[in-house]
Amino acid sequence: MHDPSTCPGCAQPDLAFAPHDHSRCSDVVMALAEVQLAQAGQRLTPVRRRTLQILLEAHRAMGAYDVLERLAAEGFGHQPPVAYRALEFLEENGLAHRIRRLNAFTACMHPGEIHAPAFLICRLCNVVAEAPGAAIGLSLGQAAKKVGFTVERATLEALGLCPACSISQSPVRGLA
Amino acid sequence: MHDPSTCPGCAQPDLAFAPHDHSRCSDVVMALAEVQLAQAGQRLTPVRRRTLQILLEAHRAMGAYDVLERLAAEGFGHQPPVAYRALEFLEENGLAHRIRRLNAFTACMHPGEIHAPAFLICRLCNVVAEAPGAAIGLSLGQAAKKVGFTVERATLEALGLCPACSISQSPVRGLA
DNA sequence: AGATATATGTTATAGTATAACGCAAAACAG
DNA sequence: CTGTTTTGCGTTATACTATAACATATATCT
Repeated sequence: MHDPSTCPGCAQPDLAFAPHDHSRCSDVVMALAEVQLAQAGQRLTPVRRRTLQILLEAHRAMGAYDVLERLAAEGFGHQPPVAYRALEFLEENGLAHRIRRLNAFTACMHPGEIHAPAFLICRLCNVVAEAPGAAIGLSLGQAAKKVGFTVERATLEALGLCPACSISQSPVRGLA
Repeated sequence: MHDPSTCPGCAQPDLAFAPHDHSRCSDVVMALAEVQLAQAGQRLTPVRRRTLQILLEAHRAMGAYDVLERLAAEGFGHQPPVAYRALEFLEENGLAHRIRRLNAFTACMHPGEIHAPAFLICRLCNVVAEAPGAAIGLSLGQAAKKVGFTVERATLEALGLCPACSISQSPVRGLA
């Protein structure tokens, strides 16, 4: 399971923008992912595994072509579908999210939990935090219900300033 | 031409998917737009005006290239920036919205009101309804505030089934 | 009228995404 | 364990979306 005490940035939304030991939370998420996929009868192949690691290491949203570049450099395929397929697989299995505003992908920091997260995107430093979207999803569902619409999936993305950048007014790279 | 019995609503959120006289609500919105731009000291030039009309007539989300095709056919420029500039202008002035999930644009049905609307996108018939997003924006803002994040703009998009399609389970073309 | 700012149109190019095919490896049935 | 089926990978090729940069024209403001 996910251990909040060892991964401040992952476990607690409150710390999403704070510096923390990231390699540890990567490991934790990877382990979770393996268990979860095994249970779902899905295969975590080398490309898929490496793609997830790349996203986790970056700890920020990455474009498909950025991911592809890294994969290619490591001996995997060199063509776009290689990256897109892996990313889509991860997304479908709740291990990654697509950030539409950025045409980018990011590792899910809370795999296993059923969640429709809201993303907080800093327009200066580009860091993306995953905020609990349950309450938001609820009010969206209610608004939809009133007009007879059935929500299946939701995209919730906020653009603005993260704590660090809102103080300095210039990009602060809180995570490397 | 417009068929009231097949055109989901635009005036009232409650009627978003209900039949109504659409040519009329187009006119209303156009009129509102003119007043509003005049007040803001912005110019509603021919391309911009026509672009807005095109979106209003379509009454659905349109890709920039679809809009461009129509503009070009009417003697305006034939290159992408022509459409993108007009669409961006409309968006910046609250007269159109960008639907990121569809890489498309749609006319705003409530210009003048300050609003961060949520969009309900039917995955079968592709109709897009603009639901009141105030409550949703509020809960998003609160969630963000907890982590020190300042929301400037939000993208709220739900994919699912509109009333008509959820009954028939096959695309219902409410618009032609 | 002249200076300045705003808009339009163009060419060219960058960036994002998917369709379709062949091959290889894994999973499965007998 | 062998043939069959399914799944995944890698490729080529192409489609779709978006923007930079520049030239020309039209408003706007002294």
